Amino acid sequence: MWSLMQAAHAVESQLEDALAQVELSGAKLAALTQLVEADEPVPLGELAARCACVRSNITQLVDRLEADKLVRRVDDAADRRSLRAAITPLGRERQAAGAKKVDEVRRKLGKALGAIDHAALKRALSDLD
Amino acid sequence: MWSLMQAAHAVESQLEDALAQVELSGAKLAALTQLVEADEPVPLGELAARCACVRSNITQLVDRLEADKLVRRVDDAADRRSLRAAITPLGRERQAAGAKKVDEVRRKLGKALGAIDHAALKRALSDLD
DNA sequence: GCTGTATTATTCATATATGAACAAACGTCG
DNA sequence: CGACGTTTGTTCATATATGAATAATACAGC
Repeated sequence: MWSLMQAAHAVESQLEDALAQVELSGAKLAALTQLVEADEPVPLGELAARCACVRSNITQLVDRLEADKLVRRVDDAADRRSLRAAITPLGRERQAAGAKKVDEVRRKLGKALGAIDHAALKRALSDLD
Repeated sequence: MWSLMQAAHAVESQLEDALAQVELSGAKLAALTQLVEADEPVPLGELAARCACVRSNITQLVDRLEADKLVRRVDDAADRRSLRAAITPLGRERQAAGAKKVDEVRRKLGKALGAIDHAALKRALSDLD
């Protein structure tokens, strides 16, 4: 159990370090990636759901992404309560750069992580939920 | 890689939930456990090192532990710069309760996690550092 | 059309974590 | 002894996360 957690934290550190090189964090890249995949402005609540976190977290994350000029808040025509997060061109670039960094880490760690039974992990995961 | 991280987060959630039942968090239990193991007041910097985190984090954590009456700051006779974290009787009780909860989770998850190759994880871990 | 309920995002308080800047105290070397 | 560099803990700014409370808007049912 402890090995599992330590290994995961070590991997996370590597990811954060790699992403820092392109001025991103895991949280920011995750949100940007959702927006790229959606390919249209996403309501903040929806974004929270896709990022598996609470709304207030997305409020703050989008604040920071907006300050970074990677995302814009746009009004929703159909529902005046709702705001949508729209990715900017710079946001797309940054997401691509981040995804590349993540892929590099994945390759770099592939060997070390290769010996871990992927199926066992997935089974454990489904048992845990 | 993603399975590894998801599994680890799921385990962490279970731990945090179990610890919440005895009004503890992972961070608090970790610090208390260090103090119990040391069996004497520990300088805050030393505690930071043993908890593998930075000093300012321990400052805040000890603030909260002190508010919970689980720990006291005591002056160091030999070095007037230094403060030591001393565990209280209540702190010892709480640590024991927390450790028990953790053990229950360990047992409960033992089965699901059993299929994961422990040696492979440790090898991966040493490759990563 | 109103009323009550639900949903949306935000704000606030809190917990955890990092790192930079700081004051106080320590130790060393000349 | 005293100046200087080091160490100790704290403070501050920041990032991430949660959950409760709030305001504005939407919508269902009467």
